[in-house]
Order: sequence, then C-alpha cells, then structure tokens
Amino acid sequence: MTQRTNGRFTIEDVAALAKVSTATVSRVLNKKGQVADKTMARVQTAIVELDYIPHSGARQMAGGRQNLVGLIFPGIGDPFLAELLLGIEQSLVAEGYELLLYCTQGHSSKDRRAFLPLNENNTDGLIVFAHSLSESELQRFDRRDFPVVLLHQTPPAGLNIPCVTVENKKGAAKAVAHLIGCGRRRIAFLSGPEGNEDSYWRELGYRETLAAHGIPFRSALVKDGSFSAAVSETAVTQWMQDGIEIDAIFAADDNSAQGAIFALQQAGKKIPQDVAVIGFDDVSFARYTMPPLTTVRAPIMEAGSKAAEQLIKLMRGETAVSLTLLPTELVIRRSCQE
Amino acid sequence: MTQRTNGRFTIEDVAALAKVSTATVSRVLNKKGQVADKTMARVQTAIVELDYIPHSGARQMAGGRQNLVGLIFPGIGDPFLAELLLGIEQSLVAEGYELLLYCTQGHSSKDRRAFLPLNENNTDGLIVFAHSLSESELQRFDRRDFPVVLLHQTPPAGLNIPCVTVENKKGAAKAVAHLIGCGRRRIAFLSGPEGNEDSYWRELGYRETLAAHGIPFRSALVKDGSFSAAVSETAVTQWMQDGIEIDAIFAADDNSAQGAIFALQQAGKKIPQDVAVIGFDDVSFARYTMPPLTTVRAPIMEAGSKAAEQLIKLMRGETAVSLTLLPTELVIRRSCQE
DNA sequence: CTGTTAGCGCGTTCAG
DNA sequence: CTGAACGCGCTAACAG
Repeated sequence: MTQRTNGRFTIEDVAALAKVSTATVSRVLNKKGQVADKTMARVQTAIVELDYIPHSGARQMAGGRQNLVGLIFPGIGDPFLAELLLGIEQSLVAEGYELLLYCTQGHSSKDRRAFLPLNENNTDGLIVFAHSLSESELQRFDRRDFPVVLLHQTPPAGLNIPCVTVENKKGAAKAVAHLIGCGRRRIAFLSGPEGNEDSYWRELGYRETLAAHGIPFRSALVKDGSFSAAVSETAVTQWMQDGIEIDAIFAADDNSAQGAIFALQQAGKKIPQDVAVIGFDDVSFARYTMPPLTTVRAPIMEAGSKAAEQLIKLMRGETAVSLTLLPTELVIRRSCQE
Repeated sequence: MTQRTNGRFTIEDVAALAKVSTATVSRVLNKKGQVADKTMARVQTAIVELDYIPHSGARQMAGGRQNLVGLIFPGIGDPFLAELLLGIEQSLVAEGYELLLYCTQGHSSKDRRAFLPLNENNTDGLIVFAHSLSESELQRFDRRDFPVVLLHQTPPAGLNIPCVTVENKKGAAKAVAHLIGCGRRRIAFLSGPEGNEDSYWRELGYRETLAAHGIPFRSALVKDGSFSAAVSETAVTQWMQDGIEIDAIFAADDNSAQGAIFALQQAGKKIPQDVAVIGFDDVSFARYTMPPLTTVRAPIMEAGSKAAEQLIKLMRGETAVSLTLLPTELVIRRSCQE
C-alpha cells in the first residue's frame, strides 16, 4: 500500500526530497507565511525535480482558495465572446485567478445534467452570461452566498446578484433615430431569440423611437432573426417574397445584420440606397461586410472586465455594485447612407 | 466544531436524513452496486430535499471517475470553434462526460502560470487544439500515461499521442489547381501565423502545385496573414501599394480571405474578374462574404467528434489510432469565377 | 522560521 | 442488500 499507484507525486514526496515538512512546502506553494530563502530554494528544486503539481481536489478539500473563476455561457464561436473573454481575463489575471469555461450549448435538457461541472466547490466565483443558467441554479448559489455575477441578464426577482450589461434601449433608440434622420420610414426589426433580454430592450427602443417620431408600429415589420445570419437571411427573404416594402432594417445584432445584407443583395436590393441596415454590437467583422456595417457599438470588453471586477469584490467579501450599465454608441459606416 | 461553516451539505447529511449509511448514498449517486428500490427512493428524496451535490474535490481524492474532459485551445471567438465544440460534445455527451474549456489566449508568458487548471487530477482526459500547450506540458502527461488527444498538431518527437487533423496539403493543392485551371498565374499566398502546422502544409500544397504546373514560386507573393482579417487586409494593401501584380490570392484560412477581399475592393479591384480569392475551412460566414467565398472545406465538426472518440478509447484503457486524417473538399462559390 | 496534526467529503474495501 | 472505517493530498491551526 505504500506503493504509489501512478506516477503522481504528492506534497509529501516533495517534502521528503527537500528535507522539510509538508507545511513548509505548502507555504512556498502558496507564498503564504515566512520561509527562509535557502529552504525555499531547496523546496523549489524538489518541486521541479519531481515535476510536482498540487492536487486540486485535495486543495478544495482543505478549504484553500482555488484561484479559479468559472464563466458559463451559451455558445462558443461568436466573435462577441472573444472580446468578452479578453475583458474578463484582463481583470482576473491581475488578481491571480485562472478562468475556466463551461458552455451550455448542446445541453438540450439542462436538467438531465446532474449538476454544473463548475460550482461552489471547485471555483471561487462564477460569471454567468445571459440566460445560460436556470433560475433554480442561480437560487442555489444565492442561498449559499456563493459569488456570482450576471452578464447581460438582470437577476431573477428576489435574488441580489450583481449584473453588468449595456444600454440596449438607448442604443437601439440611437440607431432607429438615425435611420429616421436618413429619411427612412418603413423600418423593420430583426429580433433576437425569444426571451432574450438584450433583444427585448432593443426592440423596446425601436418601438419607442418609432412612436416618438409618429411612425406607427407594424407587427409585419418584425421577425425573429435569432441573432443568427442564417435565420435572418430566411426572414428577410420572406419579407421580399411577401412584397412587404421596407426601406431599412434594424437588426438586433451584427450576425442578423450580416444575414440581412446577404438576403437583400440576393433579392437585388442596393444597400443603402434601397434598404439601409444597422446592426448591434460592432463585432470584429462589422467593418468587413459589404458595404461596411453601421452598428451600435456595445463596449463588450469593458463589460467583461467590469463583471470580473465585481466578482472580485464579492470574492473578497466586499459588496458589489448591483447594476452596471455601460453606454452604447452609434458607429456610422456605409450600410446606412453613402 | 460540529457547526457547518457554510450552507453546504455533505453525503453524511443525506445519509442521516435518509437513515442509511454514506456508502449507500454513494451507491445511488454513482449507480454502482445494488440498492433496494425503496432505499434508493428515500435517498433520492433526501438529495433533493437538501439540494445536495457531491463535492468534486472529495470525489477526486477518493479516486473516482470525474466524468469530465478538458479542451485546451488558443483563442475563442472563431466560428471554427463553434463547430469543433459541437463535434466534440456530440461524442462526449453520449458517454456521460462533461466538457470544460481552458483558453490559453492572453497568457503571454505561459510559464508564469503555475500549472494548467485542467490536468490529470481533475479531468479524465484532455483534448488539445493546435499548439496551445508547450512540449514540456505534453511530455508531462505522456509520462503519467494521462489520456490526451491532439487536434491539428502532430505530437512532438518521441511522444505517442493520438492526433486528429485534416488533409491540409491536398486541400491546398485542390485550391491552387482550381485557380490555375481558371487561368490564373500570379497566385499569392496569405500564410497563417509563424510556426502554425496547418499553415505549413497549406503552403507546401501551394508551392508543390505551382511547381507541378511549371509556375515559378515567387517569395514576393507570400505574406503573413496570421489567420486574421486585419493582418491580411494590411498585407494585401501592401501588395497593391507596391504595385505587385496578382490575379489570385489563396488565403490560409477564411478570416484571411475576408480581409483580403476587403482590401482588394478598397483598392478598386473586382473579385473575381481582377483577382480571384480562395479561403480555407468553410467557416459559417464564408457564404456571406461578397462575393461568396470559394474555399476548401475542412470537416471541422467531424474532426472534433473523432478526437473525442479517440480520447474515449484512451480513457477506457484501449489503444487509439495514432493519426486520423480527414479529407478536405473544394467548395466553389463566386469569389473565384462567375 | 519550521514541524505536527487534525480534519475536509467521498469511494471503497470488507463484514455482516 | 447495507454499514463501518480507512485513506486520498492538502491547508490551517498550533507548538515550538
């Protein structure tokens, strides 16, 4: 039984090799407490010698800090996320945290999953993007006072979880007002997926701005684009086929705008002469569409870094700001007017 | 000291509530061994009652299976990854594994990081994309016989780690041959980042095909595009400014192709009349560029699922196929000829 | 500055 | 079919 099952060394092996106690090894590992330079050097040599790394499970059990934060999000591959991650890591790395990601995409029945692989006992805190977690999961963390920050989602009623998001409604209003300023009146809206909060506020901004300018809202001019180029392409094609007259499209995100542009061009429409298009987010490819896309810039990276900052406060036991609203800004390119 | 520090319940609490031993709770949790239906029901009720989830650290220590696989990759936000993930999860979920991601992007000095947050003691195996891990880290896993599969990277010399990748050279050859067939002779190449293996083979395919058709290779026609639209845009603009004559561009990936198309159009070139463009990967946006992008389709999703399959074999203790090469295919759209 | 020791929560024997 | 008890590797007291 003294036989080591696998090639993995433990803190005891390191201690033995360095001729110190495990406590001392632990101290140098965690840079906690005082250790004589000479001793520390011996320990570090032993660590390298054995190619030792601490066992994360043991560390969890012993109750130390994990130096780990988790990010839960719905799907990968959106350029949006690249920026978000950058922002999050920027804040986190400075505090010595690593980031692990869990993607809920494809987990059709979330409830078939026994439990989240990232949770209160293997991370120090969680950042949750949009609606990637169920309300009950959020409640669970809340009950346990586990640090969680929501990104682009307001917390369920009764839960005091800090939230970081952007000024969706104002941004949408700017976009639509701009369209109207360009002389457009038949402005269509490509919404995000059902129940999406960003899309909800963007649509509200759209409606209110229309109303403010005395333009009646027409439900025929709203279709679901699901934040997806493909879905939006179909939606716009449908409008064309139905002979619905449109002189502008406000898309709930840049992916939708891309699909819209494509469908319009397929239908022989000129952008922006026949139909103007505005997106939302100002994702990296926005300047590469043809024509380059006018869009509402959301400060994604900043949102990420703010979220991480709030989480850090929580993890320190401090109180965090319950709502951080970041400003959006219209970026005018050529999809809107020459 | 019998006071529970936080609101977290343990297997003992569940056992007490269900009036059984912890061993029995463990059995129902892991569906191992025989448990009477009635007992099992009581235990499950208790679990729900307490909202209990097992402590992952304790589970790691006790040596059980983690039901967890890690994916290490360089950067997020590439549509490429969305597909890859889909493929991986498809194979993994069927076997009851969860997937956790770790992104090395932004960790400028990998060595400042004490150790990988995903490793042999908190996962059952790892999928490593391209060169996101150093050779020494790979060696470490190899020495410990820890299941690892490489995606788009051949293992370092001496390490017998299964690898899944695509037929880069053949794909590139098809692309270049097609360009030549369209009557192009001054074919430029936008390479991937220095040291990238995919790019290396794609460039080789480019050179060999040129040679096979008696077209001399000209180093002035090769520039770094870094798999990035922005970098490629600059590179192509430079070519234009230098007055270098080009009638086709073979881009090492679709991002580069997108940047190239943009730069060409800025310079007043018509695509494909003046300059034809071919990309690589057939990522989701390839059909949305204007004109739609001719590209070499890499079976990304399949690569992901094959990699996961090999990893599963390894985790079962079976031997895996050491090299899986997936075929590529030319997808002709309008960036190449009308 | 350093060593000793007591758990942390769970899976797994081994007895019943 | 069920229970008792050990030990996994580590950190945090507490002593020296």
